[in-house]
Amino acid sequence: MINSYQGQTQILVAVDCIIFGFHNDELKLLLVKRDFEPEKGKWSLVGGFLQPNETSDDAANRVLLQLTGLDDVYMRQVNTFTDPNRDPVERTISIAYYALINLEDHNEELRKKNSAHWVALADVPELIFDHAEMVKMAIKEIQYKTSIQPVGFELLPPKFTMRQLQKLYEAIYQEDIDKRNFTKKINKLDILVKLEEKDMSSSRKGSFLFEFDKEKYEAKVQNGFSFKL
Amino acid sequence: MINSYQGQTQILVAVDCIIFGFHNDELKLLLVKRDFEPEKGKWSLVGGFLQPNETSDDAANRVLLQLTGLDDVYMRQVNTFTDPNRDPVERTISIAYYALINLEDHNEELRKKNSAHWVALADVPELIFDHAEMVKMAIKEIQYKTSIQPVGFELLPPKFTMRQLQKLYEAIYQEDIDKRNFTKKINKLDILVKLEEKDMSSSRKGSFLFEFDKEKYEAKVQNGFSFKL
DNA sequence: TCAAAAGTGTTCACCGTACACCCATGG
DNA sequence: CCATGGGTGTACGGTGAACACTTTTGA
Repeated sequence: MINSYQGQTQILVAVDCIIFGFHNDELKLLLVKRDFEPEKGKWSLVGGFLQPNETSDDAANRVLLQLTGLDDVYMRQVNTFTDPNRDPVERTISIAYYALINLEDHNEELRKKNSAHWVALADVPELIFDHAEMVKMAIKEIQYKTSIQPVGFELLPPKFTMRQLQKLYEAIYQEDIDKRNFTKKINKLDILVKLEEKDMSSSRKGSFLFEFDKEKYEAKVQNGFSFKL
Repeated sequence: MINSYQGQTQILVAVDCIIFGFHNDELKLLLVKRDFEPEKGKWSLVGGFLQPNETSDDAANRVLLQLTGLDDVYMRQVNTFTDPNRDPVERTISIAYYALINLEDHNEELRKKNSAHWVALADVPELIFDHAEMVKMAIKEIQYKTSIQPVGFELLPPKFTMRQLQKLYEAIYQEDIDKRNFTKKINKLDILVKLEEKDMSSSRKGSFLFEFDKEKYEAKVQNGFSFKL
C-alpha cells in the first residue's frame, strides 16, 4: 500500500448539520434558504467548510453557534458523504452531524438573520445535493441513540411532563405508544425526578413536571445500569 | 452562513480499513507494518488517499482489493477522524471503514507482499495515529450491526457449524453464550439451512454444517421479520 | 355539568436465562 | 471403553403488549 503524501489530491471538506428541535408534539428541523450559489434560494441544511485548525466537531459547533447562538449542544457525526458529483461547483466531501437542541433556547434573531426556519419533519421540502439522505440517516441514528441513551431530554426543556416525553418518543419513533406502558417503563428506569409543580397549560387538571436526574443516571450507569426504551 | 467556495482550505482525505477476520475461534485484524514515513516500521491499519474521481466507498474497496485480492466485501463507514494533528506530516482527515471478510478467501501472496499480518484482537499492538480509536469504534459498530443484521456470516465460510457461529458471536460480543440457548435462538430465526454434511475436523462425532439462506432471509424481511440476536 | 387531558393496574403470552445429561465416534 | 465435543428440553421469572375507567378542573 503505497501512500505517498506527494501529489495527492486535496479536497474541500464541509460539515452539514441536521438540527432537531421539538415543538407542538412534532420533531422539527432547522433549515436555511441558501443565499449564495449554487442552488441559491433552495432549501438546505446549514453547513460550513472545515477550517485549517479545527476538527469537524469544532466546525459543526461553530456552524451551530452562528445559527442558533447555542453552545454546548449534543452533536454527533452521522456519516461522511463523498460522491464526486455531490456538489456541482467543486469537489467537496461533507461530514454530516446531527444536533439535538431545546428549540426554546435558540436565538430568534440569529435564526432570522440567516433566513433559517423550523420545519416539521413531515413538511421538509426538497433539499439540495444529498441533504435529504443526510436527514434520513440522522433520523435513523437518533432513533437508535434515543433508545439506548437518555439523549431525548436534550430536545425538551429542563422541566417537562410525562406526556411531552411520550409525544417526543412517538415523534422520534414515528409510532404511537400506549401511555400506561410508557409511564411504567420510564418510572422503572428511575432516572426522573417528579416535581411538586404542575404544567397547567395543557389541560384543566394540569400535569406534573419532571426533571431528568443526570447525576442519578450516571451513578446508575457506574453500577452497570443501562438505559433501554 | 456565508460559505464562499473561494479561498477555502483543501485538505487531504484518506480512508483507513479495519479488516476483520475469524479464525480459531478468534476475531482477527489485518494490520500492516508501514513501509514508508512517517512511523515507518510501526503497525497500522491499511489505508489510502481518496482519488479525484472516486467515492470513499470506492477508495476503501480499492485499498481492500489491493491488500486481499477480495472484491464485493461487506464494508461500512465507521467514523471520520479530523484532528488537525492526527497526522504529523500534513493535515489529513481519515474516513474509517470496517470490512468483514472470510479469512480463508484472502490472497496470501498479496498479503505478504504488503507485509500485512492477521493479529488476534487481544494481541493488537500499538497502532499509529488514531488507529486504535478507529478499531475501538469499529468493534462497537460490529457488535451492534451483527446483533440486528445477519452480517456475521460474512466472517465465516459458506458452510459452518452451529458451534463456529456461536464462537463467532462470543468473539464479537466478548462474552460466553450458553449453547442451548444460542441454538434455540438461531433456530427460531429460521434463516439457516441444515445440511446433511458434517464437519469431522472438530470432534469424533462430527458436527452438522449449516448455510445462511439469504433468499429466505430477504423474503422474511419483506414480510416484516427483523433479525435480532 | 361537561369536555379534555391526566393518571393509573392487571392479565397473558412470550422471551430470556439458567441449568445437566446422553450421544456418537475415533482412537 | 473412554475421552471429546455435539446435541438437546424444561422450568421460571421477567418483560412487553393489550386494554378502560376514574380524576380534576376551568369554562
